[in-house]
Amino acid sequence: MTDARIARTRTALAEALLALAGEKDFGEITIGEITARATVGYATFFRHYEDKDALLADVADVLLDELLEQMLPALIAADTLQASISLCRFVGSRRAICRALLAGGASANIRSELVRRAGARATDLSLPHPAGLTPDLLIPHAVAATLGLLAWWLDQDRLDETTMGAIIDRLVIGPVRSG
Amino acid sequence: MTDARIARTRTALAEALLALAGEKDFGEITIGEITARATVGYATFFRHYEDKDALLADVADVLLDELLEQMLPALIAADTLQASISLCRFVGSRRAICRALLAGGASANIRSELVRRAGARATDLSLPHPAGLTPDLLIPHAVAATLGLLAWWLDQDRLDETTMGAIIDRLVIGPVRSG
Amino acid sequence: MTDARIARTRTALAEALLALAGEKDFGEITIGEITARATVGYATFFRHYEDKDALLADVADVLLDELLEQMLPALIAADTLQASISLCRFVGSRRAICRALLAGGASANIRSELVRRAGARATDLSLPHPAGLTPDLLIPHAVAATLGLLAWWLDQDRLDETTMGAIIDRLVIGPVRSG
Amino acid sequence: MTDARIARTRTALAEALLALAGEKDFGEITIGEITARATVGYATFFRHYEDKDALLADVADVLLDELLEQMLPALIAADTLQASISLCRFVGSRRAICRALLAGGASANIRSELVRRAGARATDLSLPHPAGLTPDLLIPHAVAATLGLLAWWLDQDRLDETTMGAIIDRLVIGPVRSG
DNA sequence: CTCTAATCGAGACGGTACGTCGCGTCTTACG
DNA sequence: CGTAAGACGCGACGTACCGTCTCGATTAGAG
Repeated sequence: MTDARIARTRTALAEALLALAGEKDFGEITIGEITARATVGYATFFRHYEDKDALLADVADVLLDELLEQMLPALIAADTLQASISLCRFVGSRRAICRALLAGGASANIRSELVRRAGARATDLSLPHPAGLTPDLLIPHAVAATLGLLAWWLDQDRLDETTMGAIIDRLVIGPVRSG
Repeated sequence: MTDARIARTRTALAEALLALAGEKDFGEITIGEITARATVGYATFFRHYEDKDALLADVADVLLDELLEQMLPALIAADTLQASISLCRFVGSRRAICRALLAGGASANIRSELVRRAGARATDLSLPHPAGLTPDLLIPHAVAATLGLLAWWLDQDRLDETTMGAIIDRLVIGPVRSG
Repeated sequence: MTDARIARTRTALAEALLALAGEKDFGEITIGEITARATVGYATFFRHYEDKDALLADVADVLLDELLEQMLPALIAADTLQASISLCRFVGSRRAICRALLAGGASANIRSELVRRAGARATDLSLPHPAGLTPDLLIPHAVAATLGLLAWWLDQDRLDETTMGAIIDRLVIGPVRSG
Repeated sequence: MTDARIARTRTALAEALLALAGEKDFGEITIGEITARATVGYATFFRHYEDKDALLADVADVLLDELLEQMLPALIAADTLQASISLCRFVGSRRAICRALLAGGASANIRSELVRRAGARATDLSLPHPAGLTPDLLIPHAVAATLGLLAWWLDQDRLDETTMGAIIDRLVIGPVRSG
């Protein structure tokens, strides 16, 4: 597991996938394309990942957890505006990879995965919610809508992080929190 | 052109697709499966549609336009709450097909198509928006978020149309309109 | 089954296999090579045959049965010499295909198959055999040894059919029959 | 060259091959299977042998020479019957390995190799042969037919060595020698 | 009510990508 | 510091679908 070759191969595959995800739809990316760009044998891919999604999951795994760590506070923190801006700063600091994952061809998969993870942690945090709006509705909505706005932002690259944070807070977080 | 056989075949294909879309992911549906369930020859599919997406587009085309007609008013009407409830009533009256299209395996395709159409009509309507929030951000957000909530609603089948309309108005429309 | 395309494809595959079997060892022949030479799609091969051996079996099937019809009489006929010469004439009249099958790279497979078929028919014919020499020994021996000599003959192409028939009769059939 | 470890590894590989050859076809035996059964590292195989056939050759090398030493006399000795019986005694005394090599999955390779070696020594011995029956025909025939009978014998395990020797002498050696 | 042309079912076909397996080489971590 | 363990490139395999194509066998709808 600590073999240097393994790390090298996986890194190459991950970078190839990210590069391709920025060019075309995730579903249209071929494993052959990935291995070719990574200058790795075709069969080698399957020695590391079961399929394309597994590679994507591996690529996104850490980032998604970090992203979740940034998003959840926005929903429970006292100062939601600051939390939203902080989220945008985090995303902005990893613009390249976030763009590939959230706005690229794999965005649908990434988003649903993040929604899934958020749902899994929904029980942990006690989100104060007004009557009728249950967490199983609010959490997916907040996550999905936030990701949608972030994807738009990363694609546009026009607004600064503070402005974008304010928009997210106003369009998504605020309404969700307004008890 | 008005050959009865053609209409019969297309209807059979459309129903087969809807049925399958309720069972599995759109991407996993095979043209062979569609034709088999429609009891139609395999090659016959291609006499009517170029590929799977073309059939989906045909199936959704009318509904999507109607849906758009229902959604846009909510964004510009004076009484947004009534418009939202009206939208939910419309969706509820076509629960089966809306569920298949919005919450089923083809939802990703359907949603992006609807966002695209809404964007194309964004110039038509003069949405009053506060400074900084341009229509090219608000429209996609409003449409995507609304569809997300509707999909959740159709899946849950717990809330009535009035309640759901209120939620949409509160979480999406209201914030978008609040000047 | 009576589709003209099917017959054309199978013929093409059979001829390609025969051509290749004359050039290299059967085990080294690739299905890709066969389909390439037959100008047939790779996957098409598997629509007709489970694997290489199935194609070989199909190619050899009729010939093997005919060959068996020629060999068995030699073992039971009164005039074994004439029967042996007749066998050589038959083989000589189909020199090309017999050479490919018996002396080519697939010979091992073909021989064992023919021995198998002969064994299956051993019960049918009541071969008069001396005590101790049971048919389950004599038949495989006679068939295998005869095929060995025929393969040598086809490779050499020096002796005429009458001479070769005499040799087979003397080295194999005679000893087997001498009760 | 006389490293004890080397000898141990080669012995292990040889025994593993023999064991496997008794179970399945030689062509279906995997190098990975051999090394696994020999409890030897996969790459270690290639430090000793170029490929599977090389190992087989090494395993069979000595035995094949001994076998040849036993067979050739039968063809030139005065008392062919005694020589044949002697051959069977030799084979019977090494029943296990001979069974694996001659009747097992590698039999085709072994037989052709033995025929090859016999042919190489055909010039050495001056086989008295009747006109028309040249040694380049008689030797391969005699060797191949004898091996065929031996394989059958080893598989059946019914007849004693004397009886079997008589059969070989009668069906193969006698006819070959009969001037 | 027929005739003619469009539509249909059936399914073979070439092709592309998949995921697997085994070979033989080459690297690496470990004893 | 040598060796087992095993990662790797390669190439063949066999499978699944796609989209194209040809074949007859219906079956509409115009005359």
